[in-house]
Amino acid sequence: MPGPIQSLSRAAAIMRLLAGGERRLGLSEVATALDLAKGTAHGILRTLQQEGFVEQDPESGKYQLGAELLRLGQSYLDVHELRARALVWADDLARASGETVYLGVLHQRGVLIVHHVFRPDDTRQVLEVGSMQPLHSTALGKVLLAYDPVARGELGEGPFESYTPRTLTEAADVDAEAALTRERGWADAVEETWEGVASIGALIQDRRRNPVGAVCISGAVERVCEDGFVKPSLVASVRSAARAISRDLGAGRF
Amino acid sequence: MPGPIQSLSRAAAIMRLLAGGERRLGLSEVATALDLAKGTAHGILRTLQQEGFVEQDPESGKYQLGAELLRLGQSYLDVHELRARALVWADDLARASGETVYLGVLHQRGVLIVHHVFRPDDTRQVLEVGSMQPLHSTALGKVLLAYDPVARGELGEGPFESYTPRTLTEAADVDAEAALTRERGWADAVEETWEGVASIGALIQDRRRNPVGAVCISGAVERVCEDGFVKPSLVASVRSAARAISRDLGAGRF
DNA sequence: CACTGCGGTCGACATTGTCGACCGCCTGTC
DNA sequence: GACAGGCGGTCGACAATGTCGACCGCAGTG
Repeated sequence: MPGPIQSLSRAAAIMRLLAGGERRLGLSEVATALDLAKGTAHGILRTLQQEGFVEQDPESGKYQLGAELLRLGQSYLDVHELRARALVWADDLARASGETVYLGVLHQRGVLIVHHVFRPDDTRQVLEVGSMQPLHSTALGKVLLAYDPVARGELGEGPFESYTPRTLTEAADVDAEAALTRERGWADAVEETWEGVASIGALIQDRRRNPVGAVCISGAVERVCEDGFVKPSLVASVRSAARAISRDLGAGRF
Repeated sequence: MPGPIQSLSRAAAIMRLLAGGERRLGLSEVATALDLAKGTAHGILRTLQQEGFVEQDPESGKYQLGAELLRLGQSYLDVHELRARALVWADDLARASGETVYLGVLHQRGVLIVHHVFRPDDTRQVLEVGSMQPLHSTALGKVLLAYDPVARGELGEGPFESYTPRTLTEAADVDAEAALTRERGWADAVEETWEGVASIGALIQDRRRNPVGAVCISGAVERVCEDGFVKPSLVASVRSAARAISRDLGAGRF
């Protein structure tokens, strides 16, 4: 198997670097961070700029991600079959549960949100499509870990990052949680990534029964939980939506 | 000035091809469409796949855009200064006008929507962030054409595409409309791109008075227009929002 | 069974991408 | 004001790579 094309891999690394914390970087910073010669980094940045994937601030000379990524990202969503088939079911789930609904797929070492239905109320909400969630501490992530061996491989060994006092950080605990998820067919995450937030997620499969994603509801602990546990009626709603989406993707009757 | 890096330009062309009409293409289709050798196309696709920019359906062998584009597209939005500063003003404009609000920037030969506030009602709406609008027939596009010479250059010579009977298709008419926009400081588009839809847009400038984008409201003709013209109160609201956003970007008092 | 076209691999080699050396400009320091 | 340092950027030699024609196995069709 031949290796990757070096300049493409380097370009991808530059774009990922620009997507990271600092977000605007100079030529020399990019070259140093990726251990490239300045002429090399410049050649790649110049071409990425010509193609719209990178922009350069004319005043500071700093580089940042470009608009073509947004456009192609939207095109990715347009053609995403799972998302297309889930749209209506996700709306229904938001209405039935009164909570925010997320649709996520495994991407690199986390869960990529590909669809987001706002909670049907008047509160201000921020669209999460395109953002990543951790695998070990979210309902979506736990579902993918339970059913997708690739996800488990991506997670690696612990200890994992602790976001709240309730986050599971040991691999053994995360694996036990995955076994529980498989046993009962759904996952929950109560204040494990964000304080005050609880979620319930379930698996989506394609017509070959391969895991292709997960759907979840997410909301305030006070609404999602009762007597210390997530509400069974919400669990039922999430699982029902997951089954409906799976059927639309061609998975047979369960 | 040296040319672009060939393999990067080719990779960009492949991704744009996959973003086009058909959206899922086989190796040979990609090679033929871009006049590349199959080995060349395969090498590029293999690397794009490894980096997450392209995915291959294991059953059909077809290639499509990958999830990393969505993630980087979202990162582009996160760092987009114009959008960050416009968020609150856009929300205010949606509330004040009762209509959908779009924020757009010039990108290649059109307007890229970088922010979208839903009309504050219960109707089902589709998020347009990441989509492109034409330059010659939308309020956002007309504003950019009026103030941004780069936009005018990207538009080229007519005749332009006619979307409705009211679309301006001759370059002279579009230029006259741009002059009118400069004269009165705002643009409108009444059923020029979509039947039954009217929009009002105004320019956003940065601290050096460079045009950096435009904001508009968009809604049903029956609500946006009165006696055959767009409502003056809505024009005032859009212009006010545009000035506020420009000030936040450092443009001085007008 | 033969044919066609698919995705994919391989290796020779021509072309390109790489990178060290150098440039002008800007900023900070003395 | 002079100087040093570091910036973005260019240039051209050349080593390394990306290109592509030839070929492969497989699946679908007649």
